Amino acid sequence: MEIASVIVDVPAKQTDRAFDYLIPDKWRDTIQPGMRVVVPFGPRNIQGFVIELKKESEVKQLREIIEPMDLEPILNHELLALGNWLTENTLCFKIFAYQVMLPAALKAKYEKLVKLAPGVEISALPLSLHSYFVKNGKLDWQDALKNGIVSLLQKETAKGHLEVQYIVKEKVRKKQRKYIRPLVSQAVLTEEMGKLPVNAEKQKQVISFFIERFAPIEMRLLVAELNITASTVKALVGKRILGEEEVEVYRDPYEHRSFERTKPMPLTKDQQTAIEPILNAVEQNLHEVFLLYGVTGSGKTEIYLQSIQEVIEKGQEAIVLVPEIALTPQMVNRFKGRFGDLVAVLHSGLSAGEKYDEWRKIQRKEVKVVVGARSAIFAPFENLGIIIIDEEHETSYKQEEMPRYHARDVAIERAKTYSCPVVLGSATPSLESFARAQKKVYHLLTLPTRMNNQTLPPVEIIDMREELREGNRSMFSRKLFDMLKDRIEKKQQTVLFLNKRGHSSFVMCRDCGYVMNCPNCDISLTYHRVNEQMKCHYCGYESFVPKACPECSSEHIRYFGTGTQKVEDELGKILPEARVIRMDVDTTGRKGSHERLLKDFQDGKADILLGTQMIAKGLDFPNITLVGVLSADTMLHLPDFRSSEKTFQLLTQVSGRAGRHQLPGEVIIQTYTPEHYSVELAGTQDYDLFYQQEMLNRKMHHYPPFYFLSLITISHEQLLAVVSATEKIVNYVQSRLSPEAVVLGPAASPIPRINNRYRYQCLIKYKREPNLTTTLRTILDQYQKDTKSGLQVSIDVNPFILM
DNA sequence: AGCACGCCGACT
DNA sequence: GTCGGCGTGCTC
Repeated sequence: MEIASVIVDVPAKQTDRAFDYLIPDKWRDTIQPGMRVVVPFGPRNIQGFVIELKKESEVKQLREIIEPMDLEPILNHELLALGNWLTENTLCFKIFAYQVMLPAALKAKYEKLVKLAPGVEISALPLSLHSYFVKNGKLDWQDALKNGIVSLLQKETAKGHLEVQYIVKEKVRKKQRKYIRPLVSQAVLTEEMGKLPVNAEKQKQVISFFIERFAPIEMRLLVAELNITASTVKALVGKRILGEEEVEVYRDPYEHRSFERTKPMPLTKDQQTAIEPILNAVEQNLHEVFLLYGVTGSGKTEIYLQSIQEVIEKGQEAIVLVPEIALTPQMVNRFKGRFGDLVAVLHSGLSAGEKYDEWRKIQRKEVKVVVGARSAIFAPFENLGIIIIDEEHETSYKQEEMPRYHARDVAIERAKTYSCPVVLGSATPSLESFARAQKKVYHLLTLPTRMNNQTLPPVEIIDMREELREGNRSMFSRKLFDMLKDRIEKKQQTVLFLNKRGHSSFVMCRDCGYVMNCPNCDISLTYHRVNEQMKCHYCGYESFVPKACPECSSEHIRYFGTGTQKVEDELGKILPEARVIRMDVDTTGRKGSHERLLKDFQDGKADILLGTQMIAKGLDFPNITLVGVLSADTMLHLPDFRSSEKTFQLLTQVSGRAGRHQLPGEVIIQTYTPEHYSVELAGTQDYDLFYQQEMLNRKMHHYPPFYFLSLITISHEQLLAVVSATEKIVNYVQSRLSPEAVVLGPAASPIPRINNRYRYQCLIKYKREPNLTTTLRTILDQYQKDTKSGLQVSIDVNPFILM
């Protein structure tokens, strides 16, 4: 095997295939499929993934691999195959499929520089260039561009005085710590100490330290301990009395934390019934998908933990997926508490280096369990025994950039390979999953009651239109206000939830109704209070807030969209005695602040926790007896067929935060549309009825789970070009599919223009279309090939956002 | 995606 | 005649 097929790190249609390279003799036994390599590609050097080895190639003039970037494959056989599967199913470039499986730290960094050719003196260059090369004979290309000397450099390169160098680098280095250890025996140490000059006080100190404590020690500890500098130690190293060595260490994000070990808890009867089929599948290595449907507080996590216990005892591994916002310290504690050092955690709060280190623990099989957000589904385990997806209905499991995969689909694909079970857990399952459970595609397991048999808290729905009619113009209903006061008096805690999503704060003129729009995108600008600016979330356009309306010069400018900050201000006015903790992107930006704010709330340092999405999940504090939802319907009117489902899920989720312990809880939901079934049924916490209602809706409008969706979005600078291209695509799709399929379009996207590009779309609804993937592939091939038409086509199979 | 190559207009 | 503008096509 002397030839390697390589997928190169160039995300483009034309390079989306394997390129063959000769393996130099010295690497012939080293290079294997799944390794990253540096290869020459045109004039540059870039990173690539070896996907297979072979004896022959159709290409005659092969170039040689420059060097391997790994000592061992970082993608095993299964993951390489999974990459192919991803490519085919999400229609993405191969390179994206492989990159998504690895921590960002392993993505290549490229450097281009110019240096003196070997044997060439700096005097050979024109005088004006000397200053750039005096330092080390090298010049970064970026600096050359800045100084406008590129053409000069090119001339010298042509003459052979200079050469261009392309370097492939790793983004993050492995963390190394320097250790110092004695190289000679204690007796020799004593002897050497005597030989030292009288004034070498510090060196003597170091030697006597090692005589006393004859063991390696980390350099920084040694330096701190003896109050010396590294140079003292260096001197002894130079005399070969001491030796230094670099030891690779992990950045441990949980280094200074101890976890209280927990034991398996006795299961309730319901839990017992639910866990049995899972354990059975684990024992017998059966691939089966379970839908664990259990109300909030019914003890799903204990079922996960005990199933994993079984898997570990069998010598296998487990992946647990949790939505990013639910990956709270509380959640991590439960897993670390039960399995200790066998757990790796992967979430966005970690630095790139920390993520890389957690990932390496998995790869080296030092851990048995991974708890993480979406991308943790690619954890490089090789003996998977179970995959658990908590809060299965969460939309964050779908990635919205390439590769546009859904973690649930990847989980099932991997579980098939390993012949192991998948457990999908939720109190409010997605309609898709529940429908599959009804059709016996998934195995339904139910936990109908909360543990300790607490009842779900009573929910009251307040009609805010009524409040308005009766003269209450504040954002708090009278009832909620009274109850807030009551809880403060009783020294109990309240969670106030504000759903801001889809309701950006925009600025409108109250006289003429003028709304500030982005000049490049057909979307209103969002008001940012921090620097008093208007920003476009799609292209980054910024402008100042106008003092007067640009249209009618009126000064009655109003800020719409209630933000958490505004609620906090209002609370300060009407309930000045209340201590409030606000949690949103602004207050939790810094590392660890999320955790700290929750800790403060838990310790009773505040009466009210006010926040967005991020407080809807996982909060479990005994003193919370009131949950208030300020406006339930902010996302009900979005152009999204899932908006009812999302509203119901969110309201149910939030309600579950109250009264989880001894004290009974209450929930207040404020809304402008109390008659909507998703609000009403969230009030009675009746998932089954909601499911039936929503299924009727979906059936009527040909939406999932009755139909699959695929969305093609086409964009171009000219409106006419997009419309005609979309028309062509719609016709083509229609001609290739069965009459059963519904092909909608051309229609303008919900955001009809982004960054001065018009956007049109074609939505396909279908049940079974074996031709569809090839059809979509053909379209992509067609349009990605010719870049000169200026048309951009992107395809989302099973889209979650129709924009 | 880069980058070279190549073909045209504006200069020393 | 040469420099440098950007359109076209290739990268094992």
